[in-house]
Amino acid sequence: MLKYQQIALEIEKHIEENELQQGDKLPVLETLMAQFNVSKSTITKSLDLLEKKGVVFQVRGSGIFVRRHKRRGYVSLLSNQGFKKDLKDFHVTSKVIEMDVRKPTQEAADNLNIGLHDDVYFIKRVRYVNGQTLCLEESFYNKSIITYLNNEIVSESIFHYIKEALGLKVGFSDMYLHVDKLNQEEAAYLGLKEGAPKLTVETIFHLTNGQPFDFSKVTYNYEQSQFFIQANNELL
Amino acid sequence: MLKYQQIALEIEKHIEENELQQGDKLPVLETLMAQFNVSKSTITKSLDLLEKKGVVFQVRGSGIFVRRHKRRGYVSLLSNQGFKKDLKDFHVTSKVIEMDVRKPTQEAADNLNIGLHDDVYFIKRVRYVNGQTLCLEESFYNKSIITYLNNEIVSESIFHYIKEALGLKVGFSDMYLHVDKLNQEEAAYLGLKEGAPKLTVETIFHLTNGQPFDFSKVTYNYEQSQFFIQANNELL
DNA sequence: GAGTGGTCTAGACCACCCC
DNA sequence: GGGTGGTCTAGACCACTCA
Repeated sequence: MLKYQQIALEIEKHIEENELQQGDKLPVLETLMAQFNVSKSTITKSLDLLEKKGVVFQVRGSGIFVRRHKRRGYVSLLSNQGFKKDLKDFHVTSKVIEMDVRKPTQEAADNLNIGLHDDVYFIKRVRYVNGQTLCLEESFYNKSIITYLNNEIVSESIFHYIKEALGLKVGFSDMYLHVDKLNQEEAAYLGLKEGAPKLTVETIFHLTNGQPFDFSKVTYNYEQSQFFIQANNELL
Repeated sequence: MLKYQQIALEIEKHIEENELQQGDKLPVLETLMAQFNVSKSTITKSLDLLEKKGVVFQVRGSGIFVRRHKRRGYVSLLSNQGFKKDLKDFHVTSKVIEMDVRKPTQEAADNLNIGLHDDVYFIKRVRYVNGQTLCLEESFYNKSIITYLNNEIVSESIFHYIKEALGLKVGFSDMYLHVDKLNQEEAAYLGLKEGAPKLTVETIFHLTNGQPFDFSKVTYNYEQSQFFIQANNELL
C-alpha cells in the first residue's frame, strides 16, 4: 500500500472513530507532515484523495475541515457496487434468477465493445433490502476478461472476486440514468404495479486500461430509490 | 490562471478540435513537459484534473488516452448548473414564476444551516428545452451571502453572477435524488399527468469555505430525464 | 528491457483568510 | 502580518505494460 493511501485511510479512520462532524478542523499540514513523517506533497496527495471522496474540504489560508452530510439511508451513486458499505445498517440480500453464458444483445455488444458472436456471462438478479425489493439487475460480463463465474460468486460480491481472485483492476465507469414507467415484467419482479415510476441506471465498467468488461442495467424500486452524490465544483 | 489549469484547458481544446475519440493516445509525459515547458508534476496535475473531469484516463506503463462516451443528449449530473454546456445543441429557456425575499421553510433552514427568521431569496421557475418542459425548480438562497438578486439575473445564469459579480467561490455540493409520482401542482407546471414519474434532485451548494448558500429542489419531466455520470473507481 | 506513468522528497515562493 | 494551504520545480527511484 502506498504511503498517501495509507495516510488517507488513517485520517478517515480518525474522523470516524472520533465521530468528527461537518466543519470540524483537522490538524494543519505541518503537523500532519510531522505526524506521518512525510513530505508536504504526500500529505497533500492524501488530502486530495479524501477531498475527492467527499471526506474533507480544504480552505486555503484557513485549514482542513471534515465534510459530512446529514441524511441517513441514502445510497451513494458513485461508490459503485457499494450497497454493502452504504446500507451497512440494513440487510441486503439477492436472489439469482438467471445465470448463463450466452451471446450478447446488440445493446450489450455495443456497450462492451465486442462482437455479437463473442461470449458473455449473463446474470439476472433481484436485490432486497430489509425484505423489500430494491432493484432488478441484468449484467453482461465480457467472458474473455471475466473468464469464470459461478453461483456462489454471483451471490456474494462479484467485484470483490474480480479484484481479488482475478487480479483485475477496475478503472472508471460511465453511468446513464433514466426515469420511466415499469413494464409488466419489471413490475412483477419488484412487486409493484405496471406503470409505476422506475429509475434505470445503466453502467459500463472499465478496467484501468480502458477496456469495458461489464454492462449492467439496474431498475430500482422507486420506493427505495434514495441516492446521494457528493460533487466538487472546482472543475473550472 | 494557474499553469496546470491553463495546460488542462489547452489539452482539452486539442482533443475537441481534433475530434479525438475514446482510446486515442495523447503524447507521452516527456513530450508534454517539453511542449509546455513545465515540470513533470505540473503536467501530472493537469492530467489528474482532466481525469477527474472524465476527459482522459492514464494507464501506467502504457500512456494517456482520451475518454469519451458515445451517447448524445444526456446531461451530466455533476457539471452543476451546466445545462448551457451540456445542452448546447439545444435551446434552453426558463420562465420565472415567483421571486421574492421571505423566511425559509423548516426544510430550507435546516439545509442552509440558518434560522427560521433569517431572510432568503426564493425563486421558482420552469425550464424548457426546445419548447418542452424540462423541470420545475425551487431555490432558496441565503440572503446574508447572496445579498442581491433581480429578475434579469435570475433569467440569465445565477451562478455566473455569483462568481463574477459577487466574487464568491463555489466549492462543493451535496445532491439527493428521489424518484416518485408527480403531485397535481408539479404536473400542471410540467404539462404532465398527476401520478406520472418524476425525478427530484435536491442540491445544497456550498462556498469553498464550506458555507451553504443555496438549497434547491428540482423536479424533472421524466420524458426529458437523461442523465450521465462519469465515475472514477480508484477510491480504494 | 525499453518505454512510460506514478510516487516521493526538499525547498522556494505564492495566495488567501482572519485577526 | 502571522498562519495556512496551493503551486511549481528538479530529480531520484519505483511499478507497470508490452513487444
